[in-house]
Amino acid sequence: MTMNNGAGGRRRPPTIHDVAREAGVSRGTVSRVLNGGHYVSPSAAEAVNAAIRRTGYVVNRHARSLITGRSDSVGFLLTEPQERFFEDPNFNVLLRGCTQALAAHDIPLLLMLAGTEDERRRITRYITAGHVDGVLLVSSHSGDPIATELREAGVPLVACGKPIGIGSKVSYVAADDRDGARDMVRHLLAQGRRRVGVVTGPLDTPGGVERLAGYREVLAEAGVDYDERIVVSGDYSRASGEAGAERLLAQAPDLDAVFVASDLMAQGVLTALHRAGRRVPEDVAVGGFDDSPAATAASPSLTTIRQPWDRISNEMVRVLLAQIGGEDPAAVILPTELVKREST
Amino acid sequence: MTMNNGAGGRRRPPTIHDVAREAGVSRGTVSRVLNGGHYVSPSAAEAVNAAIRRTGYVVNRHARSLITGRSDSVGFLLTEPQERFFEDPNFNVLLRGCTQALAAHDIPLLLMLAGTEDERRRITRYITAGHVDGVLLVSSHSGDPIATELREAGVPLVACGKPIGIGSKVSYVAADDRDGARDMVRHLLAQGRRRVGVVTGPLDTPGGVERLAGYREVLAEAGVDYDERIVVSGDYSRASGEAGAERLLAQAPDLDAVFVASDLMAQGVLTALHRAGRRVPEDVAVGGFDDSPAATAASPSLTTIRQPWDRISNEMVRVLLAQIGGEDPAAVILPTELVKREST
DNA sequence: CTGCTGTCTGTGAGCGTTCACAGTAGAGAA
DNA sequence: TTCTCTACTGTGAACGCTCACAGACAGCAG
Repeated sequence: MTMNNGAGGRRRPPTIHDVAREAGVSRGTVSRVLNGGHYVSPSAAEAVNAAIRRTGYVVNRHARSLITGRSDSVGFLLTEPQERFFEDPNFNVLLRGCTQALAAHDIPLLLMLAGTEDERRRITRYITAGHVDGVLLVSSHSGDPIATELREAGVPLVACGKPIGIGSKVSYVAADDRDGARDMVRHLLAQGRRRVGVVTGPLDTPGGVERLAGYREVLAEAGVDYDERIVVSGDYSRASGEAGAERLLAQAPDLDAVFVASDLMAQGVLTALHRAGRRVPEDVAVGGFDDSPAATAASPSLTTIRQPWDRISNEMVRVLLAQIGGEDPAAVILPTELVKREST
Repeated sequence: MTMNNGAGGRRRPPTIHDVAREAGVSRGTVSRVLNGGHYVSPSAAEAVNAAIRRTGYVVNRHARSLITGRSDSVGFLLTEPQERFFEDPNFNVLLRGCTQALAAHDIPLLLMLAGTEDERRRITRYITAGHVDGVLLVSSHSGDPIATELREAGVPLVACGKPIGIGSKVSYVAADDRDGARDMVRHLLAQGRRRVGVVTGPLDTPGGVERLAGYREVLAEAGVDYDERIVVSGDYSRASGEAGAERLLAQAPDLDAVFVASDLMAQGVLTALHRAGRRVPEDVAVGGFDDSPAATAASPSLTTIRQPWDRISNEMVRVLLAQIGGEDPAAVILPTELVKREST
């Protein structure tokens, strides 16, 4: 492969015109080869491909976008407050999965952080101006104004986790939180635990609501009365798990298990239990949620619910591209899996 | 602010032409206002700005890029093997910092992952075709072919951490690894420790080499002979820290301190020490590096060296933009800080 | 009056691509 | 033959913007 620009300075890159001349055909034919190769004779296609190889031609996406009106890029929009982004390993897995799934379609991912009101406004403008074809939205908190704005502007949008409080017609991909919670609580009961507390996520997030719902369903199934003294809420942070466990222990010293709505919070719970002199799992069993690196890092390692992050990111990209292609919004719910470790 | 396209479908956005008509001036004048406002009368500028507000105009970057030859976007390129990306919290902080620093200049960040050879080739093409104006490179391993390729293609490039084995003329921003290591080892000696082992990073990374060098310098200063039985290498992963500590204990049971080249590895070291029945810090003091979330998450919490990630990301962006603007490559080295916690 | 600055403004051209259209050639049917 | 159909190819015209240029007008000097 001989690039026509030697090492060193940045020469002007070859255009479709150069390729056409090199291949002895017209711009149109080259363009057709570039876009699927329909209505092109095999010999012409061959010549064009050879010319592309020889010249090192790469399509100028700006020129293409200018006329097609599409940017062939998508945004990955994060509206969480900053700390969560750092703390939560799930974001990383998701981000990486989406980047790779998009790369397979040759679509670059633009990372966008909208933490402040100001950033939110700028980014909304940027997106609605058509600089991306669609948006992968990571923001589970309800009432997020940006989701509504984008939806109303007709921007293809896929959320991670079921958005609360937004009209239906917005696509989302989520793990089956409720079912995962059910599995975990059933598992705890099957171990002979009878006094199972819970540390939920924020109740304005689907993960907060659904996992609590699963917990209540299984207890009801088992004929255990719902006792709100052993239900506390956290914000998915480690510190909030620690605080939550302390409240639980104070309100119900006879606790013999805790279902925690995230691994990070579960780490905090372990710390608090340790400080209170309770052994895990002998005295108190602890079940987490996410199967993040925190789960194996914890000691004892955490029994948890695995969220299928790789599938989630793949599905998000698939649904988004379908929507960009004109299909209707869709909701995808993926199964979770119980992972047994030392803490139960 | 009245957008001329109501909620619902995606109407065609206003062009510079619409703004010109609305303001009663020519395209040229609008363009001048958009690009700094030189040679524009105050009244014309006022009219244009009002028209922009009224129409909700946002510049079409594709059209602009087509003619300027610049994309007004930069790539954030990750060439680490995938696991590190997950495990290492530093990447997140860096990614976030760079995204924000760029956003302040209204420049979007394109996230690029080049884990496999295939991805590497595709991304190199994409970049050298001019689809980004510059690249923020995160890949500390030496001999990374992509850095050399990009440099030779004349693409503005700033690495995070000093690249080893590449000709000089590549910009980088790094924490002062050697000095940080010196601080930590001095701190350990000041605590009365006499037998200080070390778990280094990979010795083909600057962090691996420099931190070890700092360790050796301080020991030499203190008149302690270098003993290679208490020097082991890890790969920055938690597991490698655990394995490293086990080797250290086997080779030198009289160890009373360990300097570990990353917090994550230090977590592993803590695990191994705990299993071996050594108390931290009573029997063995442990010093980490990074001041990542892992440092506070560990128990006991880790004394560590803080890397100024916020400043690093800011500097990377600043140096990159300067280079895009035509300035010469530059190297920036930033000071670290010793953070004392429970482990020493 | 002419000529020279300097500031400000409008206009045509063109960036590299796709799209619509017109046109060619060859195969098969009438 | 002639007409139609299909497969293929080339050509202008956009897309929305910036840039270079030319022109207008004012102020001031000669």
